[in-house]
Amino acid sequence: MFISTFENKLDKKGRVSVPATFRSHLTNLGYNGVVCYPSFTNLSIEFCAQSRIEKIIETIDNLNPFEENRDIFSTSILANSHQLNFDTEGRVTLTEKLIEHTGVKEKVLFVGQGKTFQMWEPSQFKKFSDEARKKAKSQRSNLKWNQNN
Amino acid sequence: MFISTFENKLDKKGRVSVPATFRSHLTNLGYNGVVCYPSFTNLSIEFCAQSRIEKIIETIDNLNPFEENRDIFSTSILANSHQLNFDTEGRVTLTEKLIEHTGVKEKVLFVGQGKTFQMWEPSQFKKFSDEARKKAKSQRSNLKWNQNN
DNA sequence: CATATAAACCCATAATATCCCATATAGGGA
DNA sequence: TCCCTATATGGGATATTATGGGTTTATATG
Repeated sequence: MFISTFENKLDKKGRVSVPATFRSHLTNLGYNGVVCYPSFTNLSIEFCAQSRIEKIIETIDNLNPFEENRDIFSTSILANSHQLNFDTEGRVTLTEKLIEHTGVKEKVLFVGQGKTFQMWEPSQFKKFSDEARKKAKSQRSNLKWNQNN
Repeated sequence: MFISTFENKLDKKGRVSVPATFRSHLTNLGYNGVVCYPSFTNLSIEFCAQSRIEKIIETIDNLNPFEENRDIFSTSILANSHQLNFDTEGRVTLTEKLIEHTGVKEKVLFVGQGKTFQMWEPSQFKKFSDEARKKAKSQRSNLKWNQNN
């Protein structure tokens, strides 16, 4: 599980340390890297374990081969996904596209989201989270959950 | 699995490097090459492991002999399929038909699609992908997958 | 068979990614 | 408090990848 937030530094080779707790969760699952893709809805990059992407692939693969959605989803998700492997120090190197999408410069914010985590340019995340907090306040009662939580 | 996109160069002998990550997935499956055929819905070439084509052949073979789809599939896919082997540097040489179908000139874009990948002329892919992204946004909720994601 | 044509092999190089080691920093425990 | 360990960071060394082009081998065709 990925929780908490960490701010790390992007070096001039484009590398950044993945927070140790996030990394250890992924290595426990048997992966020496992580899969990521630009968010559809905001300026973050979404990170998840390879198994999650594999499930998405299965789902897409089970669609009718000539269904239009098939191409739409695989192109918009899989084509923009990247497999980033950890180096011996637990860092990943970000591609130009990932840097562009988030606008990160020197500081990189990692934000735990349970089964996934995100990467943000710190000030962009602040904007986003202030906004989210406002919305949560007004809609608190709408968050329902089932009995066995 | 095939994810991400890579832009490589077609040399004057008609060779192009298959992205290393795609190649290593195929060699892991025991293949020193890849099977491809022109898409019949767009301007890309579809690439997949030999095992996938074998599965398609099975499927076609199980169709009713008088089913119209039988001829359609076998003619449009199998007749136009090519086995392309990697040279010692991991390149394949494209046939004239493959080049024609895509319209590639100097740059070749490889696009991961999970269990397959595609080859595009870069500007054609951009057109296609812009369109796909628009549609994905409006139909995101239609992609359903099972509980344990 | 001989030859034209295309395919595969081999080597060289530049760019990039990865490894490896060195240092800094913070937190925990004796 | 002080040391030990884990983590984060910086940068040189090494390996991998993509690309170009010459040479050899295979294939087809008359």
